[in-house]
Amino acid sequence: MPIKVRKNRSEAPPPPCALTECMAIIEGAWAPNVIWQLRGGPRRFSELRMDIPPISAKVLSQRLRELEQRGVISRHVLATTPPTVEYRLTPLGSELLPALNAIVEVGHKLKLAGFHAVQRS
Amino acid sequence: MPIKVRKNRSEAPPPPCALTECMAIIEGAWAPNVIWQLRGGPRRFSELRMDIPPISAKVLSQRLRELEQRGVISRHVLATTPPTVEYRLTPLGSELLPALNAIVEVGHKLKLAGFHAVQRS
DNA sequence: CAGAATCCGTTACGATACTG
DNA sequence: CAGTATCGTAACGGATTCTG
Repeated sequence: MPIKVRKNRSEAPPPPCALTECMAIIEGAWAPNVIWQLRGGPRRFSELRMDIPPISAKVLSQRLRELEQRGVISRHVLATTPPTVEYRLTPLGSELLPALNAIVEVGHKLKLAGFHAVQRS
Repeated sequence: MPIKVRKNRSEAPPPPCALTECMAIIEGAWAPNVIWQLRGGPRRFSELRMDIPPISAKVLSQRLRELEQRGVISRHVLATTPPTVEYRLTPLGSELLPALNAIVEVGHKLKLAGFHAVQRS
């Protein structure tokens, strides 16, 4: 009979995979680093700048605001002179740590395998 | 005594974390999707185009070449008419799956938590 | 079918300078 | 200290057209 049978190929993994939700936060050169640096507890603006070597104040500020807006981190101004600002992960932000952890794990394996990041095209 | 004692803050997680190695591959709007779609077995160019809804041929082609160059996927031309090209994960590419898996997991949790991706600034 | 070529918009990021 | 403002670059991505 002329029924068009499914070919023997692997099927497309069913529906819209939930990659984007998390990637939207993780994406970019610095956002994951910021989250990662906050995993050990609160840190200040200038601390983050030194933790994440060559990040400019502008970009760090942008990412911090963005992450705060998304509810991933929270911002706390301490009444000192000069003013001090601490950032820390929110509970929602902490949910991202397993994913980052897995990414770091893979990174280690890649390094051991002699992998070196290549320029993109 | 005037010794500058370490303050009571959390320390910077020691050395250069291995985030970048993996992120370099994962990064971009489509690369993770491509890898993810290949997790079930080999797939063809046009299949990937349909799996990953609104990706343009140009970008898909770019990402595929890039991923191949990095040893994440392999390209196989089948001698059919019209020609058929299959892509599949290399062993190295499969190493990325745990990380992507973790990302998808988090994505699900975020969706359940009512999280919606927000525009970036 | 599987792409390459071209044009063009958006934006992440860097450098520098300035402020409360 | 913790940013903001401004300028400039490069890479990512979309749309369309063309080819072996």
